[in-house]
Amino acid sequence: MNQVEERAPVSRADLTREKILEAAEVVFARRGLSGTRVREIAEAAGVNVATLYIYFPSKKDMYEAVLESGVRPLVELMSEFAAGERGSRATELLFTRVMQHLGTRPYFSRLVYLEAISEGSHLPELVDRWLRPILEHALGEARRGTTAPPWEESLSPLVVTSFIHLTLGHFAIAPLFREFFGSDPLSDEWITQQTKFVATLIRQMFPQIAEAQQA
Amino acid sequence: MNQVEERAPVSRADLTREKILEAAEVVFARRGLSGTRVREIAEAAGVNVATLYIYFPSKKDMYEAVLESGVRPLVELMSEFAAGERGSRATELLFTRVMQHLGTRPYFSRLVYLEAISEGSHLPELVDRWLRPILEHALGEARRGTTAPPWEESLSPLVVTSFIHLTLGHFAIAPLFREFFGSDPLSDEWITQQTKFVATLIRQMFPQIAEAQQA
Amino acid sequence: MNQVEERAPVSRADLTREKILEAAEVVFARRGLSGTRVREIAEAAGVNVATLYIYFPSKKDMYEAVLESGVRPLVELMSEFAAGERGSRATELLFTRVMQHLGTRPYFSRLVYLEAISEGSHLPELVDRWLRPILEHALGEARRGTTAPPWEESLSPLVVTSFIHLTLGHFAIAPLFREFFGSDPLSDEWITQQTKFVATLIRQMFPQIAEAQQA
Amino acid sequence: MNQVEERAPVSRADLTREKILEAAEVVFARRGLSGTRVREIAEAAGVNVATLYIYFPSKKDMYEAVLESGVRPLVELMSEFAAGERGSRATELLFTRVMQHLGTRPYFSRLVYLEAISEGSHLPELVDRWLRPILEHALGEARRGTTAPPWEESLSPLVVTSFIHLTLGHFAIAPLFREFFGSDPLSDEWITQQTKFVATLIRQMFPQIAEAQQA
DNA sequence: GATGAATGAGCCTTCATTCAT
DNA sequence: AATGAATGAAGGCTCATTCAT
Repeated sequence: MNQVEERAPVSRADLTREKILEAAEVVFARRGLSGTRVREIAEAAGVNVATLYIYFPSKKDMYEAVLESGVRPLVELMSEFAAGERGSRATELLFTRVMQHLGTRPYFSRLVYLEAISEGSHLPELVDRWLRPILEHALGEARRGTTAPPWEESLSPLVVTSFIHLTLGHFAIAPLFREFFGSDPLSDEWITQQTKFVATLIRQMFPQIAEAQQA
Repeated sequence: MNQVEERAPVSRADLTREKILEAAEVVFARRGLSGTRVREIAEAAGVNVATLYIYFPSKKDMYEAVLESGVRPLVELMSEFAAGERGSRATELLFTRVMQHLGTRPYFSRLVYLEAISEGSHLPELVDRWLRPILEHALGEARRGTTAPPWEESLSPLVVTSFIHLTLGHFAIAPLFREFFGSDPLSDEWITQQTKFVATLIRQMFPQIAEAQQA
Repeated sequence: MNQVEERAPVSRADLTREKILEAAEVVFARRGLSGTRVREIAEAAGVNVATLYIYFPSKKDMYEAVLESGVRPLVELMSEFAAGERGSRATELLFTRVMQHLGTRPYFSRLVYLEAISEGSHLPELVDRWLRPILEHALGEARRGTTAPPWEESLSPLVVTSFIHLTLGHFAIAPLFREFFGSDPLSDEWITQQTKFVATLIRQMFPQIAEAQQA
Repeated sequence: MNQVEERAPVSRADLTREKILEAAEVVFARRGLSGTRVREIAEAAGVNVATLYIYFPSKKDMYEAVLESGVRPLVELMSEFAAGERGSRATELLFTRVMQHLGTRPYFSRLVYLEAISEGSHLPELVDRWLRPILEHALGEARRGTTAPPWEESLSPLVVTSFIHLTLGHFAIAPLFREFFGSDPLSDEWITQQTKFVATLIRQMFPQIAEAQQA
């Protein structure tokens, strides 16, 4: 139980720090590290620029704190599932939960994509601490579920990349889709549909089990 | 034959301009418009900073010229197909050619993604001049190939977004995949495989025709 | 009594702003708007260049603030006299006060002359807000003092221009006179003498009154 | 006779050089040395910027050539009179000729004033080579014309400065007068009137002679 | 003789960061 | 805890100047 942590006395300083982190996430997600002006963050957070430096030693540290605050819940989510039961059901649920979480923090996905596009220095950490574990877990499940691999081994990258596209990618380039369709990719309906689509794909990766379920 | 055009007198100025455009594409694709320093472009192009301003009035104009030089060949590609024959074959070929082109200009995909992520002001133009035409062309084809739509109408966005992910997305976040797999998403093999995957999806969108081909 | 106004809280920012304005006046008066380097102003004011931009949005705004701070007291001086008594005495006093003021702000005269020579965009405002009112006031007085105009109407421009030369011009090209005579045109003695000369001219413009005084 | 000089074969280079000098005079007269951009001169002269550097080693040299070309004819004018007859007539004629010349080269007056206002490094030369000789000549004449000085010795600076104001000043701040009166101080009528005014003042400096003339 | 093309230095302005209050 | 005020370094852009053609 982490109730104690959550109930911890929320000081004024903690609130300010949180306010800054949230504002920074939004701004960094649009302009990246080098493109972001600290003044924008301060304005978005409603504090003086100097205040930022009370809580973070530099813009870069602020950026890293934002990344950390985005990765941590996902890593924790992963941990829960690592210890739990297995199978397509569990994998499906994992991805559903990931999608839900990403939906509440859409700017995090953009940060990851920005790191990818700019070949940022934090990309390796993001991949190793979060993306690789979560996807290898799922792939491992899929392989365990059948004697033969559920797809030709050579297709593996295709599967992995597709999942990344459909989850992270959906939130990262949401503005493009919004421009294209005129409707909001971050709406509950769209996220639900997108989640179902991912679930469908997962079920197709577990043929036997899926069949068993249908029976 | 456009030999005459290609044989057009290539002045020293034209060469420099081209050199700058190519360097600018690479740098902008990493840092975006606001994150890019003109000095980086100059260094990448091997010219003095002042020289940039002989050819482009401002950094922004340089950026727009880069976008334009990336969109134009794709629009032209689209035009060719708009007038040609139809069917899954043609659509497949169109996407194959698009993939090939994107593969030779991988930085353009990143520029588009950066515009999307940063909700850049050029996103609408990119969508309207290029993305929408090409995808609506394909969708139109798919709808023509069968009395009933090949998928529930409500899925349409899912199909469109998936194609964008699998084509543009592949090149845009190639660094992430390179980090993940340790191999190069821009290699011929990988691009070929990715292209085949897209082709498979297209064929699945044209059930009757696909069946007829199998017969 | 305007002690209250003068006792207004003088913040550190106000002091810095004033320091910058004074330095800017001196530098602008030597090089004009386009010839002045902001670094010169910063050095003259003893502050960092960036500090200038905390108080003024741009070099041009700084320049306009300098002009304004130079014109305002002269306009106020004019206002006092506009409401007061008339006659050669009053006019003489007005010019005496103007000379005194110009003597304490010799750089302002140069600014006006620079605007004139460079046909600057602020020249019309300077003429309309200050020069024209003050000179038309004096001319009006002179015309009122006698039934016949004190000089042929056609000479009016000659009178006006002469007064400008003898007042503004004296301070504007003081460096030339200093070079010529080796003594300082801004010294009290010289200013006094110059003022007396102007007064003499004014008295000659009010013949009757002048005669009456002699009587 | 300097006919030979004037008839010297006018090469294309000479024409270009002259074209540049004239353009430079106009531009320098508005912005001064530091405020002037060589590109402006090139454009005004209708030549390429590089061409300027064929004729002048640097912007500063160009500036000095302009000053020289403005001073030389005035020095020559002075030389003629130094050897000629004396008296108020001659002095009057000298000033008339100077006024005429300044009227044909109004930009030169502005250059001198700019040098004065900016305390430029060429001011001493301008004063010593031209202004001082011409004015001391006139003063010397005036003193010779009478046993007692025509004015109290202490007024001398006042007389000198007044003449400078009325001659150079008239052309230098012509834009201000144009703004004030809406008519052109460089028109023949105005220059004529201004010249007459100077002549009147000169006559008042030579009381005996003037009286003799009236007789 | 003239110019298109290029550049190092410098300019105006803004940035990230610090410090006294 | 927070901010107003200040600054060194850097950013975009322009300048005077050079050189190959």
